Amino acid sequence: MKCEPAAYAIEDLERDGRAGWEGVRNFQARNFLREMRAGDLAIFYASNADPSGPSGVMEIARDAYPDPFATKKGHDYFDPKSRPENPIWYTVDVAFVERFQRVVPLDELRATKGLEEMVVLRKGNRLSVTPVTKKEFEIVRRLGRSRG
DNA sequence: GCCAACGTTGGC
DNA sequence: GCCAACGTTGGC
Repeated sequence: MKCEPAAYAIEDLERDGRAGWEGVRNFQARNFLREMRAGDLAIFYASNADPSGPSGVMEIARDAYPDPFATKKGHDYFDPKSRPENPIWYTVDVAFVERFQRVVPLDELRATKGLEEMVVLRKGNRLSVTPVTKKEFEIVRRLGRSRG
């Protein structure tokens, strides 16, 4: 799950403990988000960062639910096409689990065996939410826990 | 700041 | 339904 550190970083989540992941406004990302259930684990990916890459682990703290900001007129995330009785956009709550020793750089991920198919590494990928296999998750977490 | 790779919008 | 124009994302 991507977020720009300038907006919200793993350090912020570590401080807050829990946060809402609202504002996803892309249908494909929405579909992945909507499948999430409490207890699932996710990787916090720092995008547009120096370097960009996985920065920690979080746990989904609540099953996916309609994004409340989508129906809040005047809000940045407001979407007039979304109605309370027929919501278009979904969100989840996330809880802090761990902060990596470092942000794992993309070139290192690309050079790591077992991550060849990882969706977030695919060329041209711009989705802010992408699926991760259990194996990929374990590999990324191991890299994040190492000092590189 | 540049630019590739998208997704969205709207005219037709 | 096509497609050009436009806006956004995000690595570099």
